[in-house]
Amino acid sequence: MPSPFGPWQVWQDAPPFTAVSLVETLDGGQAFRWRRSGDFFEGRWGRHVVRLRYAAGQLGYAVAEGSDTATTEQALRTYFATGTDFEALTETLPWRSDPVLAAAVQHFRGLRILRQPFSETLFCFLCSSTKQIPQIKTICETVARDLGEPLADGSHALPGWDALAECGEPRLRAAKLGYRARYIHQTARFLASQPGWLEATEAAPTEEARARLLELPGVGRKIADCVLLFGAGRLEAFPIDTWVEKILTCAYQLQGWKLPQLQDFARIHFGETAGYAQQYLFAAARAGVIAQHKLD
DNA sequence: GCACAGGTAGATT
DNA sequence: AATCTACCTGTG
Repeated sequence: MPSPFGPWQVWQDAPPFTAVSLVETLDGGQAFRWRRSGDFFEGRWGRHVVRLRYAAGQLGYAVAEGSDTATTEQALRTYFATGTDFEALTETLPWRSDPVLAAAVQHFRGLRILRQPFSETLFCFLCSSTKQIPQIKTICETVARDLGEPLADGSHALPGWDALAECGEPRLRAAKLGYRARYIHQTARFLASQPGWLEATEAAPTEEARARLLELPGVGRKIADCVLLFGAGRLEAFPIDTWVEKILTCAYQLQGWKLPQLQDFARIHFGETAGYAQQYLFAAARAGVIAQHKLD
């Protein structure tokens, strides 16, 4: 059986990744449908299937046979937010006066915030509570295989909210979603009853969009901010999970601060693109770049 | 067997 | 308004 993928092509004008920051961007918890396979990554979003590899200092890509190359290339540019200059944004972060952030920036230079489909980002992060990244990926694959439309290479897209609204909670439970199945079912029913609600939310100013997301069952502040950051390009959104909370309280000496206070600190200290700083810190904490003893 | 994992919502103080 | 606790399930 021939490879269902076309030839490797050089991605001219690719974002300035390093090998490290490419891996962290694709597989560091922003997105859950990339998997490493040999010397390349294979990923899916919307109806796109793409392979990416870092070779000889250049980024290469290959698209599935039967999918339109020009369409996929445009989707790549959107997905990687090539219109955003993350190198310039890094310079605006306060790393010169912040040794914790400086260590993270040095290790993960080139890290990007993806611009994923809003609807899929909501689904993935509704699956994410108290789950580790490999488990979230497994759930997404199971749900896609069970409920999603077939793609060019025979794999499956994630189901849309219309399909999720139709399928019923037991079917979601079967996909190992556990208590998250009820949240997804209820959210799907809500979205089905409110045509255009998701699109209006994506288009709304950040504070209003966050307030709307918080109306959804199973969406609290952390998940809302993940959806805004990774699915709507709102770089000011600063998701605080257990890792980031630990970094802030321990490495920034903010013991005793509550979540709302930490949100204020992040906005004031990191500024307009605090969410980008968050991703550097999150990556560094997981990688152990921020000394573990400082995080206890 | 049992604690714990990139949370949230509802109950209880 | 702050602080518990239940909620599913895979992993160590």
